[in-house]
Amino acid sequence: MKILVAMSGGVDSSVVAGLLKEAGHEVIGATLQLYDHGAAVQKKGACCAGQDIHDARDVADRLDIPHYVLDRESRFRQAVIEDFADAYARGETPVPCIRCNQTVKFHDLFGLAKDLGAEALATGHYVRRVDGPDGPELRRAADPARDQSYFLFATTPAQLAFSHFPLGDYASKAEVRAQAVRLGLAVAEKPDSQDICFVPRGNYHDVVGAIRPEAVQPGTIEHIDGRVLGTHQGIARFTVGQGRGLGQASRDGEEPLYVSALDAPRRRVVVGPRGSLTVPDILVGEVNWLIDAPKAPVECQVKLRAREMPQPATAIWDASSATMRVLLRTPAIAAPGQGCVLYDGDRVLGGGFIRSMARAVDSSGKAA
RNA sequence: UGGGGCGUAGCCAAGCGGUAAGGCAGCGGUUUUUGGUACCGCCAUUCCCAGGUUCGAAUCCUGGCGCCCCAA
Repeated sequence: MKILVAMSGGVDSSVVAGLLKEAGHEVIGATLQLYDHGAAVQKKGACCAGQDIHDARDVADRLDIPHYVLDRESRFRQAVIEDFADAYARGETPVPCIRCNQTVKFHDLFGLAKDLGAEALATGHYVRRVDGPDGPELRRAADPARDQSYFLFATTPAQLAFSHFPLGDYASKAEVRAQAVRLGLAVAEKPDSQDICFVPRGNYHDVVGAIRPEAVQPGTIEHIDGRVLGTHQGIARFTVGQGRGLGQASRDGEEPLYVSALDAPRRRVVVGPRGSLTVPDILVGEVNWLIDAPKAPVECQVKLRAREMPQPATAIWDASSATMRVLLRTPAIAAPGQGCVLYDGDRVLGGGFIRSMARAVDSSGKAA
């Protein structure tokens, strides 16, 4: 089979290319150049720029497969980086990795795969595709610690049907690294990628500020009862549920305070006690279904953030507004902008992005 | 300028003659392809200042300085 492999220059996708080549497939490698190939070269654990592109090319040479590098800096900047800044400016907390998968990695590489006449696209993501009675299913990885299904909920059914995820069945990253060693790949010991790939040294505020200055302008920190408790250096530094970074406003007497809401127009950070933050239901937009769009409420488990156990919930899809309401069995903290992914056991049913709900901001009587 | 109380880290604060608790903030790290949460670590050679007593002083004494309260 002729397969296009998305090669980031890291261990995982390199192993994927190696395994498929070894299995006798006609493998073609492709690497996206996504951002600042000058400044980012030095950053450890990045991907898709500078050294990583060279690493990908070295692996391709080692495996003796064709390798393409696509310049997608402009598109990545528009679809991922600017979206990232825009979200913060709206008072949301974006998930750039989902946007990148959604808009650049899958979308653009699919186009290339089709152009090259490939029959499939393979990536190094830790998820499984299982072909069930109703077609391809997206499932959690065998290794729960590395499962990346949360970041792939926006994969369309058509994309899923065209995709292969050879690493989804591996029990651990160690086994993948062992394969890299066995295949003689120089990237076997390369550190895992982490943090936001396009942000140098973790200062994402600077990236946001360069695009949306208002998101890093000072504002007030107010208690949900209306008291002004302090000031902050930009709403982009905060996420609903956050407790750090509030300085002296981090507690009210003995009671710790957390961010309850971000009021972008007024640049207010609204805080309240932990118990006041949880909500019984959430509104979710930009929904992608990996099952037939349900006409009746769906009993499922949901993840409101990447690193948490799925929680029991009921999802109610409203086709007319293209949104769904998710009723949580146990109230939880939901940060607007984050993904809400629906599971049935290991299977991903679909998901969307958490929308802001009328809540603490309005109870103060000031934002109405 | 009568009486009373208090000055310990950015903030709150223990300590009461034996060699500076704790909490918060802050900083660093772990976890992790986002943010946040959680967890771990670091954070006063010095106690408002100057003398004195003592083997030994944040602790006792004297004098300053600075706050607060009561009296009105």
